Amino acid sequence: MNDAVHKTSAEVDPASGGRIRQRNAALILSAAEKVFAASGFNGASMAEIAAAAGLPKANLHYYFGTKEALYRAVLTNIIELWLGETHGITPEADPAEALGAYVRAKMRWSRERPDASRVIANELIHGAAFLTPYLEDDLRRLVDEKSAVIEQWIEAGRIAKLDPRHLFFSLWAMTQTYADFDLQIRAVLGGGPLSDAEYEHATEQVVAFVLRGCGLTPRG
Amino acid sequence: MNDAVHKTSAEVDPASGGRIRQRNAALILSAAEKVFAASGFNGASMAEIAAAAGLPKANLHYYFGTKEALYRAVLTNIIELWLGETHGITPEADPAEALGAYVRAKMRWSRERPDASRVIANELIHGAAFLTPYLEDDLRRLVDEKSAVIEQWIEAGRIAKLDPRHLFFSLWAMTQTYADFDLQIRAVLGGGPLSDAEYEHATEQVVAFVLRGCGLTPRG
DNA sequence: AAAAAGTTTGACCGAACGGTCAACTTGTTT
DNA sequence: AAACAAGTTGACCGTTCGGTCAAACTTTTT
Repeated sequence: MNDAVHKTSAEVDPASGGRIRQRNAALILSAAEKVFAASGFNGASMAEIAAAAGLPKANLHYYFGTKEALYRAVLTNIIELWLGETHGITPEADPAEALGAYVRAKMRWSRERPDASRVIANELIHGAAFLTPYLEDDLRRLVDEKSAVIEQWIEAGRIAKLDPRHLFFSLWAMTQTYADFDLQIRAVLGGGPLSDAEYEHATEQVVAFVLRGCGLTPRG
Repeated sequence: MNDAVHKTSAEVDPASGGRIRQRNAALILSAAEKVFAASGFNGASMAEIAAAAGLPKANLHYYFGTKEALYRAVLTNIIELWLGETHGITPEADPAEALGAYVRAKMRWSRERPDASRVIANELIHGAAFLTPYLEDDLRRLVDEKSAVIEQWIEAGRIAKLDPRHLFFSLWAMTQTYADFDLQIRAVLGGGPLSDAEYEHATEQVVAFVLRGCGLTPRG
């Protein structure tokens, strides 16, 4: 009952509060992202997350209330990153440069935050109950905007004639596959985690493929 | 104890047995694929699968023993389809025709068996504990073979210079995204399930993008 | 330094789950 | 039609899980 005061403040703004609260909330969020990515929402247990965070289970409930609230907090943290990185796609920009930078940024994201990508992927495969508002509002608006830019490029003959929306689907798929289906890639390439050089090679392959697919050349 | 006779026969060869066994096993497998795709291994409950199959829960255990065994049976059923469709990629074939056919086949698979694709995707995102042998043996061997073919094409100047393995990663990602991340695509395109015409359009977009990306033209 | 607010923790609870079982019915064989 | 195998089913069991709580402890405020 009297605990409601704490819980409410945590739910409204998880980043607020004193040093201790902020530090522990971050600790829990980080552990939760890892465990949710590895096991999915249902497969992950609060006890497992607590162990990963090095805290007793009751502590997680103190900060986040319920498992679902913790999951939403993890997703909210990720979504901002997920929608970003399209700022280079403008009517004035050079198509090859802008698309190349976008692909590289996406590949970097898959490299540096694979767990974040996996959480999103998992959520999309299953109902995406919580993600739907973001998909239908923010993401759709973003794609509408950037598609208009690409259509201008097409009309100006600066890029091959294609459906911009399906181009985005392909770009997301090609880049995020290096995070989501990492295991498949490792198995085919024959072994452990990709080295920096291997990942750089992968990035350049995707960039080159995309630019050619858009009727562009890396140089010029 | 005496039930072990039934279970053993079911585990060794789920497709064997009398009419009733075959019919019910197929019913359960179909329901299980749907539920596993929608909820993942951990999220799916035997009771839910039983309800979807229209059978009492104990019945599933009679045919498949454990939840894990049922899951393995579902995966085994899918893997054969998943590895197929590369037969058109041969040294003598026309690259544009062969790759176009492969992409179209993959797109068709995403359209007709989205649940199967989602089960695989889910398994890959999480540890793929059960899939790993197939990845490291069958899939790797298949990719090695087909990569050699594509390298021949490259040396003969019939296709752009690229790393065949990463080409396959991109092809799988681009096509399976229409099954796995269907929700994202629907949200961006603004609404319900894709019509046949819309899906055909998507297929042609992907085919054109891939062929251009490989330095090929749809005609000639 | 006392009071208040914030934080920690082990023990506990009800619900849901995978799995078992024995009694029963249906199908098959001879 | 008798005997046996195959299939069905509701009730039940132990475990695990998300969540609660009260009591203790620590930090901040005054």
